[in-house]
Amino acid sequence: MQRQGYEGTGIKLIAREAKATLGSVYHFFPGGKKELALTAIAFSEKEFGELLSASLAQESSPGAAMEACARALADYLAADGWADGCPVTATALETLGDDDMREACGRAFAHWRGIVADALVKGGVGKADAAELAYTVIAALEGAELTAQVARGPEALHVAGKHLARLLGTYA
Amino acid sequence: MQRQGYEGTGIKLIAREAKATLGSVYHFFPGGKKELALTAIAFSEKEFGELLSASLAQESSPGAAMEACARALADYLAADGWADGCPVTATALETLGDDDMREACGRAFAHWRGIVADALVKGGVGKADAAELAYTVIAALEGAELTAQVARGPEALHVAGKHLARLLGTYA
DNA sequence: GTCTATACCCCGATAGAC
DNA sequence: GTCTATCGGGGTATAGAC
Repeated sequence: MQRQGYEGTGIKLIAREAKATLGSVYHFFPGGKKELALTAIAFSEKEFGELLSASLAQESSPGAAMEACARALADYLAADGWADGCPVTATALETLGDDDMREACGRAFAHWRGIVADALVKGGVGKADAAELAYTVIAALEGAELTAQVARGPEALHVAGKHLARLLGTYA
Repeated sequence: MQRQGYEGTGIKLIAREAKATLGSVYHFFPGGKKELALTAIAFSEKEFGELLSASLAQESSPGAAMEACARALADYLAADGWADGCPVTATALETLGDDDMREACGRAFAHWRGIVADALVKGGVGKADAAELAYTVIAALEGAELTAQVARGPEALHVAGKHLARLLGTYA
């Protein structure tokens, strides 16, 4: 799904790729394609949340952490030829009409923003400013990842990291 | 396509919505769905380019122009219940495997970045910095638009405009 | 639990009458 | 140019043997 989106990815294809049979897939995901997608979104929410937390814990400032995150994303995307992106972004725009899917994507974004906002508050930024900055940090990373995939190059992510660090620097 | 993405939008549905018959659609778009999508992307490239240019011409600074753009996007999205977003973003992630589609989306993004970069240079920013800032401006607007659609609220776009103005202000 | 076969539907695309 | 009918294929989901 992170490669072709929600509608473009068939369950038969997923089963083949996972070396499972179609019957097994429906045995473990009785809710069908939608349940599979919701599971994938929840998994991605956790996975990228951990990258965010790890970067924020390792680096000396939130700004430096966002630069590190952007670089990590660029390296990850480059490794498979810029094909596998963020499954939340990829599915979100196709499923805006489905409340369950839209809310799951919204929860993932909100979770990531919460991690960033908490780190900013710990770094001395006011609560209201931190919440606002978290919106822009996550949105810019998502947009830059999309741009990097379309261009098949890391530049958009690298400059996004740099500019986010600069922006956060004006608040500390 | 800006509502459900590329794969989720059938040609039959498009024909019905346009009060045309399937035969007419294929008469005017012999290349089928792909040609239709490429036409839609080119149209969107022009349309949003004009919004960018108009904002940059009217406002007193590039930063103020980006705030105006973000507000205009939020108003546009709110008008139809946050359903119709950017067709380039919506199709890009589904069609990364098709070079023609990927390059068309890349051209749209590059065109928009060029408009922003030119305005920044005219405002006194160095060429290299302007090109980099344009990446972040367009990526942040795309990401914020996606976030706003998922949340069904304008906040992500409003704060993106504010932060972009602040970021650009540190370069002028 | 795992598998095959299949029901049922809608997809993109085309053919050919008018 | 406009329309209807249809083709071939793939989609999701289910039934039922093992």
